[in-house]
Amino acid sequence: MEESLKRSDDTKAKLIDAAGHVFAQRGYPSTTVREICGRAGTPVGAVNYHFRNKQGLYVAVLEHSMQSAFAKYPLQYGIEGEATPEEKLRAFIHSFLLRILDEGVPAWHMKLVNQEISDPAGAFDHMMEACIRPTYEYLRGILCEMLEEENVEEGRESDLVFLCATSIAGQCLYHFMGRNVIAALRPESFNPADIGRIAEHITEFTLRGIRKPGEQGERHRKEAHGTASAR
Amino acid sequence: MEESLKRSDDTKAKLIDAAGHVFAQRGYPSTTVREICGRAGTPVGAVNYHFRNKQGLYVAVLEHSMQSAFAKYPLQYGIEGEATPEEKLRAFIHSFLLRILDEGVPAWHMKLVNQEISDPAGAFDHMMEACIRPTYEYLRGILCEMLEEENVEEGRESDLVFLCATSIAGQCLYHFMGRNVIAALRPESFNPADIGRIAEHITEFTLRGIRKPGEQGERHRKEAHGTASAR
DNA sequence: ACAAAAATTGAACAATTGTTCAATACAAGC
DNA sequence: GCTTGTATTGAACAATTGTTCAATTTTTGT
Repeated sequence: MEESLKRSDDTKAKLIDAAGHVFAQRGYPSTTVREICGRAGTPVGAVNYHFRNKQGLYVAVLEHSMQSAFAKYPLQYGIEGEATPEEKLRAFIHSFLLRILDEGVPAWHMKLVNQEISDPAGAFDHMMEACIRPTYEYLRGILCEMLEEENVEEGRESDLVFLCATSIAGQCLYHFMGRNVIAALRPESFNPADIGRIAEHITEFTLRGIRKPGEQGERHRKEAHGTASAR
Repeated sequence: MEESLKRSDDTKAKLIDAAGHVFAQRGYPSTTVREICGRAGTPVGAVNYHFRNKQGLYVAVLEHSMQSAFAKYPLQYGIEGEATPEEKLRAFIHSFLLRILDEGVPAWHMKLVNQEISDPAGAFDHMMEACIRPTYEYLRGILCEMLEEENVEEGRESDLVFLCATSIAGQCLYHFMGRNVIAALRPESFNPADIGRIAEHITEFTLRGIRKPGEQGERHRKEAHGTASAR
């Protein structure tokens, strides 16, 4: 019983691993179950036997990807005990980039998630609840704290908080989504080893970019540049 | 002669329009030439006759998309005569968002370009040279001016300029690439009518985020991080 | 008006797809 | 060791794909 179960799970694992590579490389529609099975060394029927069909395997792969990426880089990665909102934001951005750019964690884990974001193939809703919404809620908490908004508990954050969250997510994700463009514009930089530098830039850029509603009016129009930001 | 040419071009235009809709909706691999031809009211052989094959039609569609989008919103959209770098940046961000989010210009135009960015299907290099690199060069010019870098003419901008450019592009593009996520997190906002507000946020966020190298030291930490700038 | 040439069409084709299910291998009970 | 029940396999299948090319229509030259 233990033997058979182990064998079955082993085949499943091999399929998920092989499928992850192929799905991430070719995208869902261009991936054939034959290529997956060839790579995994299983018969073609195995996919339909273990996962009902191609779609079922895809959902299982995505589930595994999310769990795996968040197991290695949890939301609070780099935070221990108390921390200021600024420190939390710095850690959030760094771990976010690691999650999507680190080649150490099987490279396809977050590749698939991002693929599903820009071009859903059947697992979008599940991914939303299991992975994206919790991440957003965590970031929202940090931003509400920084902007001194009180409605952290309720889901009624201001437009400003939401727009800042998209600014942060956009800056990070572009280093993944636009990786082909970045590589074409600047072939020499950046390799995965530069994640720290990228995180540093985005953090500084963002910390300056965020501004509390009443803090300071428009300053970029006609007046002089010299205005140093208070606080 | 005029008649035949006109007829041929008319069929080509119908095919490009139909193909644009379908390619943008389903992606390249999932699109069938039969669906395109059905939509365009042409026989199945027409694609191979007029464009050699499916791939040829795809390239033609992308070419048409880029020309069309930049014809409606040119790089200098919103700028007349002299303008400060800040005003240029504001206009750049606004027109960039319009180009990718405006539903007025056939919605699939930039959808395809972004699809090709995150998942190339054979026209990446051409798109890079015809559309993305010029856009980047224009933005680079603005940023070099703001950051008072002198090497505007040469292609040797600093890492800071490049990272700021990716921060801007990322913030803008996420409103397109992550549109499904944004719609799921906040079903009530934002509709295309809000492009102005989004542009305003990104501009202000970015103007604060950009900082001249010597302008002001790190202010959010006790110390600067180890590697400031290698290479 | 007629013939020659070029443009256009769509039925047929070979290749590939996801899925099935009878045949096989394997384990458990006695 | 044999029988029964379950797990696994892979050849066969129907559906769909992009592409072809002989047949047909349309245009051109005289």
